Amino acid sequence: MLPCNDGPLALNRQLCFALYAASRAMTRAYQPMLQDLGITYPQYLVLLVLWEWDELGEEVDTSVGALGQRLMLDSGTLTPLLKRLEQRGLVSRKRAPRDERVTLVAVTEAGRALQPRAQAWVEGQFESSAVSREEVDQLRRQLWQLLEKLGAAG
Amino acid sequence: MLPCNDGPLALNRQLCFALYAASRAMTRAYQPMLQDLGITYPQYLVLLVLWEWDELGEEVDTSVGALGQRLMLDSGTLTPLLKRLEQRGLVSRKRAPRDERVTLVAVTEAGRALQPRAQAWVEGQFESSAVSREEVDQLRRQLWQLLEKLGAAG
DNA sequence: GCAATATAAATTGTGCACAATACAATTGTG
DNA sequence: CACAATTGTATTGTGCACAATTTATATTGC
Repeated sequence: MLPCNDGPLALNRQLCFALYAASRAMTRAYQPMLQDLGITYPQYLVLLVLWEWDELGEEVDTSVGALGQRLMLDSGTLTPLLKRLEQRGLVSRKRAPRDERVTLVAVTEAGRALQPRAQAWVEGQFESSAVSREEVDQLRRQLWQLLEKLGAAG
Repeated sequence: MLPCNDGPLALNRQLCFALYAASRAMTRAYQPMLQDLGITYPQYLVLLVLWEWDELGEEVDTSVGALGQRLMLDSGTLTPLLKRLEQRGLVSRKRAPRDERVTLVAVTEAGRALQPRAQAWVEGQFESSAVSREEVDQLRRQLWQLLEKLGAAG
């Protein structure tokens, strides 16, 4: 047998490490699609939100702050990320006329055009994946429960 | 009701986002302890491995490569991290005499001294946490299953 | 009206992640 | 023994994360 630490600090029994490793492995799994679209993983998450907002018309708060709440990220992360997306022409940024402190964000036509490609890839993954839809749903629900207990969920 | 995208790209139904958010929330939950110890979260994970190796005597491969395999991290992440731990006196780095390409890593006495403090905090969290030990164990097992299916687990 | 306060982004600085590359030490082959 | 291929770290460059600070604008109290 392997001589293995089995105290409370054993790496293999840390939930925190399982989360950390699984999150990075999942990001790696998205690399083929992301490379094809020419974006990074956090940029993809931002686009997921902007694509949702894009379908909801005018009555949505599309500020950097609202984006940060949705993704649990702060402006120090989002501002430079959004500037890079803007430089690539995928996103537009403009000050809100009613409150000049607020920056409003939206997808451009070019950004909108990436959505079907992302959707096709994600659906293809489900078809070919070794993980069942039920497993995915259950795991996701458990993670949201954990997020609520950590006081991080919206 | 909220008008909400419920296509396959809805943010709330992405396992990848749940993982990403939960991983960052977990890291945040560790901040009080980490600040007390004066280290970062990835540095803590490195120390978990080195503490395990420290108890196993001489017959363990303590190279940067072995550390990277254990944590699924590469040398571009570990080398600067280990140099910072070395500067703080928590870790020692030396070339292997038998193969000068290999860097061997170990905790110092100061690094060893942090373990009981970390252990006390982790055990305290289990006592006071809203999450049951069974939930934690089940979630961790599911995450390792996912890691294996993503081809990332050792 | 106007100072005091509060708010929203942006900026700055540190430390990961990871791809790509460089480089030195080792190994395999003839 | 040459010497090409391989291996193990280190280096470089880009892009997050997040704490702390700054700046600009709004709001509130008096």
